[in-house]
Amino acid sequence: MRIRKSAETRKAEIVDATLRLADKLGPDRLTTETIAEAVGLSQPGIFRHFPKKQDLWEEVAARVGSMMEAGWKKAQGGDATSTVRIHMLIGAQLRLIQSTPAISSILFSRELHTKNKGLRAAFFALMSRFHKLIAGHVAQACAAGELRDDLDPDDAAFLIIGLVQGLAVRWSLSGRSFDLTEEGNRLLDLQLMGLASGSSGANKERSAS
Amino acid sequence: MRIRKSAETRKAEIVDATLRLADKLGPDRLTTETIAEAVGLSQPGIFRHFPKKQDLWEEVAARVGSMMEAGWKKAQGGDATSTVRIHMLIGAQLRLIQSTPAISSILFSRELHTKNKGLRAAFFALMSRFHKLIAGHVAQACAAGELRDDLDPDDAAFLIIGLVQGLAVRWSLSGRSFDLTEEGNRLLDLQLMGLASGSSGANKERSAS
DNA sequence: CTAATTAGTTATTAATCACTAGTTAGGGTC
DNA sequence: GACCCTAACTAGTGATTAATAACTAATTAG
Repeated sequence: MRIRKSAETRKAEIVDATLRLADKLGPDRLTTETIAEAVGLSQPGIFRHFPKKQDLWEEVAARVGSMMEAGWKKAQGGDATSTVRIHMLIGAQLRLIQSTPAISSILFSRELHTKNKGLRAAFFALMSRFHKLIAGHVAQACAAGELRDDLDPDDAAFLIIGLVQGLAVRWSLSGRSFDLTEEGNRLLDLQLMGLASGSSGANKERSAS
Repeated sequence: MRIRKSAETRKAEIVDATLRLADKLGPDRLTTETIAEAVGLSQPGIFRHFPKKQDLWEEVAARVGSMMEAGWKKAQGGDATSTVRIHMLIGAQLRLIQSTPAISSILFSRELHTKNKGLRAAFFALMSRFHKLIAGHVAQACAAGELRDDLDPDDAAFLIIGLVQGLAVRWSLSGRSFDLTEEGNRLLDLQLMGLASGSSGANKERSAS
């Protein structure tokens, strides 16, 4: 009846459940009761593993961070051109958002960020790391002649990341009415074409839908 | 002692205060008590004007809508090229976000949207209208030869709006540590350059910072 | 086998919040 | 100046919710 597990696995279960549920009601509306129910625990049981609810959010942030970094790492394996690498990185990011939409909710939740200042800082650091990654590949792509060489890698990376965030916002607001990665690939093609050396970029023409 | 105002002006005051405060704690954490305090009213006084708190949020959404549309209208007056119009529209949007950051908070708040489905729909409609506006100007710019003519106006507009949203996210996450409109202008220049007809767009060169 | 450890329980609490009931008073109209 | 409408107040309620206290039982160590 009383199912007992190691603190480690239970903690993981709680974080998982949180990440699964945070999207439905909004992360800040997610109660310890709801989480406990999902995990199969009494409400105070949560507090054995996370003395303050805030501790839970910190763990969630850490989990999100490692999920992202795992995706980035995998997207960078093997050999490929820099622009293909960028494609893979953005693809990984979009797949992650699609499979775990709570990430966007948490990333955007002012409620959470104001209560837990560390959370905002953690996510900012995470996004900065992603930005550096993209910017690095942009710089390489410039050097390799895949992208225009008068490009500011930081700014170009901001545009590319903006594409993801704009997409995430629209996806959420639309009620998830389209396929994120599909839409993302199309827009990224367009974006990279624009960032490619002007004249040669124009030959890869697309028909207007 | 007891200050008495017309319901109309009081309603406006309450909406104003809400819009001013929603950003600090997160819109969903903003209590009627806090709003009342800011307006100089007792807490139940709010409910004379907005029987349900949800009514207040609907009014706030309407206000945000009219603020945006007012900005868009003003940005479209006079005669200017289509790309300049886009610049003005984005500029207006960024200034609005900078002067009323609660707008982003409300726009992104999953907490609010799940409780009040109409709010999400309203904001989606608003953003769709903005998108149509931008896409229209993109189409004109294509026809006028200011932008590449094989461009899909919808997709191009998505990239341009993504720039704004990415910027808003980064601005929020960074703790508002940079100037939104300044950064926005620079990135928009880069974005439009990329969308301009490839070869001729390259002559407007920028030095890498 | 016993003792210590620790994951889990039930019961409760203090705080917070949206919202209601009943009353008071300000300001225009006659 | 009496009258009325309604914006405001004081007082309170029920529902939620994070967190605590006190106890219980499963697992592990010696």
